Amino acid sequence: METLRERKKQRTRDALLRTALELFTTQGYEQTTVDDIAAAVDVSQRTFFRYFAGKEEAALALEEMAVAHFVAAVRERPPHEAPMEALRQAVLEGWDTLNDVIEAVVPIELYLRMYQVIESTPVLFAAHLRRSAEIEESIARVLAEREGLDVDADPRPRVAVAVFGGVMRLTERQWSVGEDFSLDAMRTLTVSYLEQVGPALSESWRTR
Amino acid sequence: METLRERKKQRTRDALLRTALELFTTQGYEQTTVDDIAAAVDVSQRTFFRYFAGKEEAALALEEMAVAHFVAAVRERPPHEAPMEALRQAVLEGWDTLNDVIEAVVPIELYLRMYQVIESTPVLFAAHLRRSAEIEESIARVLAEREGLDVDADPRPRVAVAVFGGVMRLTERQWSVGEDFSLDAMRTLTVSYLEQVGPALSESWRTR
DNA sequence: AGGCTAGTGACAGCCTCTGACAATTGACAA
DNA sequence: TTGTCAATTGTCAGAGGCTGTCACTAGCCT
Repeated sequence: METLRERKKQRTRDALLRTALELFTTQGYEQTTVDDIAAAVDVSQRTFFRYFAGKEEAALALEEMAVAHFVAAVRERPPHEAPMEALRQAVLEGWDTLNDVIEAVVPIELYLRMYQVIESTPVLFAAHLRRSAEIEESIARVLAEREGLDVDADPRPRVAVAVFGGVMRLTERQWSVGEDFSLDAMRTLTVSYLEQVGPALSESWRTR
Repeated sequence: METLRERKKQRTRDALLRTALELFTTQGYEQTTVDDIAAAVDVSQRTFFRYFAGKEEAALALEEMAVAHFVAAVRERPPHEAPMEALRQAVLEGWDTLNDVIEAVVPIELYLRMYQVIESTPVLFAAHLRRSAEIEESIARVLAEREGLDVDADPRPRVAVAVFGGVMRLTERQWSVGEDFSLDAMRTLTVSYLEQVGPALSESWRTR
């Protein structure tokens, strides 16, 4: 943020992002054109594409921050924790501290609303899932490293992350269709779904 | 397939689909325009969009058939099987019988090659994942019904499917980056990843 | 045989995204 | 302060996906 040039650039990007999110969450993603965004910020359409690879990238920018936050949390888990426990703790801690991370850029409320938009907009939801798949691969590597394993030789890191990721995506989805759109509700849901993994995998459900 | 009109329609659709898949698997998805496909079949671009909602739909048409095949297999599992076992058996049986289902439309080889294209083309992969998420929801309902549960009251059906689905997507991905692109390899991978779920969830991996 | 309708082609147009070039503006040294 | 260089932006042009409209043709039905 040294020079004037850099500050101006940052301001343009911020305006673009904030305006985009505002429009997405009010009139919907599909209903908002890039021209709308550019016009609202009073820059050319071309400029928008110089800051964001596409409409999609702007829509997922906050999610990207959250993801980075979680991955960092996983990396910082103490090595003695069992793999699944490390993932669990990282996510729970992530929810607790996400507020500050997001508020540094936009109101947390905008993030939560955007989350809904993502879950309910097919093309965004698809992109979100693809991104999740990428993240899972990198987390599997982190896990493997923690345990001193080779991801390509031992399937357990990837399997563990696949299972965990599956449950996390379920959690996100159920949160988005629920009524309580708070980070706290997200946290609570996370805990309850994770503790259902054991029971769900048990032989028969009838003998609960 | 009664009238001439219906037969002609079917032929146009077949030609469109087959040509599209052929082009996608040879020059790549992004490199193939709808105009290319339409031109190769000698119909107008507009006609392509009358048969497929978009380029994407054509690319995922076979996958859609396979999915329907699997879902049907799950529904036909004997009620006494434990949930996870029913899913496992359905998928394995699915792989065994998929050949005939696909061959009825296009050479199985085209399906396998298209699968690779999907996994390696971001936008297609994303769409594929989104579709998988939809399927998971419907399978969770099947499972709940089998067990006489309410999907919204008992989390276990959705959790079980989320876990299973996570592992299946991992399986697909690893298959697509491997060397053996046969249905048999897919089957083998499925078995080996599924049996890693237990070990991956265990407390510590070091005391294997 | 003639009316009816599904299917198609031909346009026109919107929107996302990219390349190219020129104009503007900030950075920095003389 | 001024001139030069480089970064940023606007403008234009155009490709490609996708949709609406309308007229026309070919199969269908009585």
